[in-house]
Amino acid sequence: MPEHLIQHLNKHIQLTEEEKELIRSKVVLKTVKKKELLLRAGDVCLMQNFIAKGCFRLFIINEKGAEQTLQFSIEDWWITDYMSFSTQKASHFYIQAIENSEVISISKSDLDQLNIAIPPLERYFRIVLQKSFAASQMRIMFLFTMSAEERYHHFKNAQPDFVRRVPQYMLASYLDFSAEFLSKIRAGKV
Amino acid sequence: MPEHLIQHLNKHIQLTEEEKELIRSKVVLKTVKKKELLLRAGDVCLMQNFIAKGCFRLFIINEKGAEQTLQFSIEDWWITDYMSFSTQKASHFYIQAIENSEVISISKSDLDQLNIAIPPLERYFRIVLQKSFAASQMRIMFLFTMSAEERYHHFKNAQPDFVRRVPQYMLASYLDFSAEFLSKIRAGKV
DNA sequence: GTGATTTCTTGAAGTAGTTCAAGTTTTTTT
DNA sequence: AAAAAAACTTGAACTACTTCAAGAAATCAC
Repeated sequence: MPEHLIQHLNKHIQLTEEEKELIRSKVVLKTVKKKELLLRAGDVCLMQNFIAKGCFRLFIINEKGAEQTLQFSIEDWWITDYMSFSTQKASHFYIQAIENSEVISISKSDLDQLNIAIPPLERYFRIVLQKSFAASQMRIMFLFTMSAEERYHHFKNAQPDFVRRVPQYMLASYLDFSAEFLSKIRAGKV
Repeated sequence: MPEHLIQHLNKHIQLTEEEKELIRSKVVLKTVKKKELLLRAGDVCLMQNFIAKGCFRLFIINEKGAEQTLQFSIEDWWITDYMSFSTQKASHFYIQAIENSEVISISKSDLDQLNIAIPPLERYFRIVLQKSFAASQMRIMFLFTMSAEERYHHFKNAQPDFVRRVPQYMLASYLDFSAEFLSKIRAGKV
């Protein structure tokens, strides 16, 4: 139901009943089964996706055929390839459900209209993106300054939910080391 | 002069004369000499900074005392620690001029007021941050999928200006390898 | 509840990059 | 134009992590 998104927005901005109705008229609801893809490399990222329920990851397949996870996202967060979404060019990435999930999606043209019609909505996205970019800067800092083992322990503390919900081999690739090495870290064999 | 910022904004959004005047009344101009700091770790990032002239970097000093550059920025871009700026908590980062530079700065409270008073300005920042976050996602992808040598050649192609204007040891740390290794890559000794 | 699939573990061998130390070149300052 | 400071280079020794291969454990599907 779009109400999940409306309620989420209501926590951050004030919306009139007409504005809510306008948003409801533009969103698309999807049920996505575990392992299903919301986006595949080569396709254009047509939709910005809000996760109403479940868990997703954004990953790339490198030239050796190995998957590298760049981002995890759970309920009340957005997951989209912003590069492909804003330029409407082919994406490098895959977006995949890690659990059975429900998403609320909006196309670029609809979102552009909504942002112009509802300035507080544009404000909401400005703030979300500011936080996302800040988090991304911090992530690069952690990648640069911590060893593999430090990154694992730091992430486990900071995001225990993800560690619970996500297979270890995906977590290892997100932290930029091999699945085997994570296994050894956890066993204390390093 | 604040006109540099106004002209830049004018390329992206339409502003009335009163809106321009409002912006002019809030900005602070600074001349920053090469090597001078705009922000140091432990301080709160009070200002969002637009570079009217020159070149900056954002870096961290790790626990071994080594500097790691996380970001470069030149004319017509912004450089700020968004995490510290939005939370108004102590920063982990330093922001330093790489050349003699001129910046146009706005405090958080002034920027909040401007964003509310001028919806197109908030739109401009939403788009800037969307691009920044997208670029940051791509950067993590490059860090994950390319070797040190590939990262160097890719960056040299994509951003030749930076390679010209920035000392090699800063570039090496931005690409996440040692200055010595970059020297060997350039000499073809690897 | 059994078979099939997916995920996790372990050790041994290998390597992409680091660190250190000393010298050289380039740029800046006066 | 000289002196000082900053930036770059080189080789040798080292190490944090990868890769491979094979087996064990957990989870899923019917």
